[in-house]
Amino acid sequence: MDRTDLAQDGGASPGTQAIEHDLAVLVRALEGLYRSRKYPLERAQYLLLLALREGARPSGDLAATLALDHSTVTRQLAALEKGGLIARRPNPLDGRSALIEATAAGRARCAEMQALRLRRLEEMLADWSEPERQRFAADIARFNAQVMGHSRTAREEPGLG
Amino acid sequence: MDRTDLAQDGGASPGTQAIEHDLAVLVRALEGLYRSRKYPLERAQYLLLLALREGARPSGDLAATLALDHSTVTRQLAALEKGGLIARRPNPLDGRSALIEATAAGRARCAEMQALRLRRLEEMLADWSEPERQRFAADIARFNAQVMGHSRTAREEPGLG
DNA sequence: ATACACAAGTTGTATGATGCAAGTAAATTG
DNA sequence: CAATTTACTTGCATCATACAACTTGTGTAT
Repeated sequence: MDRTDLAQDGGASPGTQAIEHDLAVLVRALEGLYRSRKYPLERAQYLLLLALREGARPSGDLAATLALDHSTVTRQLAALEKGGLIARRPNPLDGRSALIEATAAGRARCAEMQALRLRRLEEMLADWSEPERQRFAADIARFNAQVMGHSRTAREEPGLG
Repeated sequence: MDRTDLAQDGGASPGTQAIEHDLAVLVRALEGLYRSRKYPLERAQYLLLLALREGARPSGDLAATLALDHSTVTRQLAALEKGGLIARRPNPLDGRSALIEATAAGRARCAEMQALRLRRLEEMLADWSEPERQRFAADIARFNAQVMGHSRTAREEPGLG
């Protein structure tokens, strides 16, 4: 509201500025909320299992999909494997990599986790109408695409010179 | 799309389910993007300095505002103080706490950080119209309020029995 | 085939952020 | 003034992550 001595907007539109601030706070708060302790799965591992619902794939794929360093994926997969939630199958096309797939236990755990998260989210969205939710979801997905395009964690300029 | 063998929706609406998934990925991606390395300020410290733009206040206040454990705030403030970005002033009303305020250097650093983030965000939102941005910002703020209401990190049921 | 460059994955190491539990010090209350 | 509560700090453990160096398999060029 009072923007008298602030000169840092660098030409950003009011909408952008509002997003910047609120999103920063939101991300922080969601980090804390999603922090396991009481959840049956680590956050990072949940995301990996979600990605594996699409089918078996090599770990490098997962790293690219989630904009994570490959080494991070390696470690998370090791943890998942120790817990019996994923399995590795030799890749017939490339002996260097293995195909990662979720086990039945892994799929079950992922579903359990998702159910818990959905229940909580449902509470938080209690007074949102369904169209409002869908619109918000669409905006998030749209924004997501842009963010992923900016991530470049394990990939340099994929065709954007 | 194909939801044949998935039974984990627990009654959540389609909108909620879409939000659940995309938001999880988004939060993860933004974490990585906001990870400093190339930024002049740690993410947590940036949030603290932002909160201090409202004026000087005790650290407990900051913890509540950001849904952080008080000990986390203590440490981040120590780091900020070492860098000369905040200062402590005795609290005339309570000798146990001090009033935390941003120094001129702190305000400058915060502004610099914000400018960088805004520039990047502006790129990502390049093809969003201003009304679209504002609508997204409003949704984020609305959702934010709900999330904060669910955080309860350092505060038990503030009047919600 | 042999050697060399490249790609996929793993391990060593460092950093950041965080919470919980236990401690200290000031304020409040009986 | 003793007991309790409140604000903050410190010790410790954990999670998540990246970057750099290394290992091993692929593919290609000679």
